[in-house]
Amino acid sequence: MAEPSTRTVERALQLLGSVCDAGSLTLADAARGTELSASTALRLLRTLESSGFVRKDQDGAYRPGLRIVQLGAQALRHESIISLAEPALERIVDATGESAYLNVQAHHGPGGGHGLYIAMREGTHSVRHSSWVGRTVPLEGSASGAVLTGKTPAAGYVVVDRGVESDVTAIAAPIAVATHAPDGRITGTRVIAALSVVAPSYRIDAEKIKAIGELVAAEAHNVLTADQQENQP
Amino acid sequence: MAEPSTRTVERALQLLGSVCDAGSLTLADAARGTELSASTALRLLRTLESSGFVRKDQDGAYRPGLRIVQLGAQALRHESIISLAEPALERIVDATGESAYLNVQAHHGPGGGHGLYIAMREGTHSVRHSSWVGRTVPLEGSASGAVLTGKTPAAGYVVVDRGVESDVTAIAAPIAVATHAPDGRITGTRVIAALSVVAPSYRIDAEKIKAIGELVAAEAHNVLTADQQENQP
DNA sequence: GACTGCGTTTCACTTATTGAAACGCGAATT
DNA sequence: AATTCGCGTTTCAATAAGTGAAACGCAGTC
Repeated sequence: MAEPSTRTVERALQLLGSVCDAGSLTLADAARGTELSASTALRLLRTLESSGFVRKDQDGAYRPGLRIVQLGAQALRHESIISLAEPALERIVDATGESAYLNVQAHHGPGGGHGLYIAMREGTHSVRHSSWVGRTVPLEGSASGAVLTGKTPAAGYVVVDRGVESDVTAIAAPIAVATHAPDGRITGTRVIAALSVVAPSYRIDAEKIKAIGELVAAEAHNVLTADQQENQP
Repeated sequence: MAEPSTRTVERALQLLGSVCDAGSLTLADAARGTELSASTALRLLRTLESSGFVRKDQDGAYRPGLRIVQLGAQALRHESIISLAEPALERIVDATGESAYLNVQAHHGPGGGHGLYIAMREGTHSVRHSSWVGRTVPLEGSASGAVLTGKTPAAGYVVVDRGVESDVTAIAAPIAVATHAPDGRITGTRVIAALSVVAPSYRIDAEKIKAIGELVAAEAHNVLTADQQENQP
């Protein structure tokens, strides 16, 4: 059973994704973007609309609907990893003044893996890196991406200077859980999230990088050690 | 054309909603909750899963997926009304110390209308009302609900003491846009959102209510007056 | 006035969805 | 141990449901 999924639903979800990615999309554009016939796209968008997942603005263009906002916010609240990591984010910002983030590996869409920001805390410097929850970054070439794909070196943290974004240096460390065999033996660890700091490159030197790296690694390690509850990536 | 929507997609979205509402749902429960046969629910959930909208945790239960988080966060960012209203929320909190919210009317689901929190700012008092973005409240019996359904009295704000929530008093005022006829004449106003303050009832008296009400009404009125751009409910 | 592109509706084709039934499994019950 | 129960899963024939080409009206544009 390779693909026992329902084509109609897949198409509708694809359409929904397109609308949310674009922010605002006309029917013809949506149809082109998903390679659907106009009539099919119209029918599916109408269904999405009647459920509140998209809406039409006064120009007739489709936009993300409030249902998406609601479900997304609900889903975020249920992510236990976020509440566990928030104190760490706060401590990191307090100690460094730089913006701190929590990333997980996003669903494997086409075009390679991506990381997803699911929590953040802005730095206190007036010049600071600023991203947002819901943003995705390629795993390839980013510090958090390296960490999420298990490429953390022995030092315990990854540094990427001017990787996917220019002028900034990212420092990331893994939050990992132990994996168990059916009989209970520990078989290894699996990275479920990355804690990272992103700072303007001009502001930090090798010494600062080392200090931040060790801090982030220590905080990342402590996120799950104190209170080991149910948590999934 | 009463309902030219696709049943399959409707069912899938319903399933998605169930999973997000419950936070965690077993296949059998999801099937029961949506009155679908187990095989159909399984097929649809698999499709949702392969698109990242839901995921299975290690117990085999379905949970909201990261795609939902991502799209929801994206959608929130595109809500221009939020960025326009945020300064107002901040000023209200600074002036009153109480939590301030921005609500819109959620998609009309079954069971009457609901309001949806799309932005908030927590108060500064140690005892304060605290809700969250994504939460819904019934329009019936709430201050913001009255405002959103156009029932704002001449005073410009609505006060509800111990309405849907006990021990708190809610004060809400409408953010409205002018509606135009095709020829450009103004035909009336339409409420697109509500600005509200929710405070513990014991802390505020008639005098304070009046002060807050006038402040909220003034701020709500100013949200769209200074900078009139594209904005839809 | 001809043309282009959009949103929309219609309709015959047939594909893709459907749900009952059956299966294996583990847990709770006898 | 044997039994029952409910869950997740697979299979499969019936047909309900989704599909897309075509045609339409409409607004701009050339």
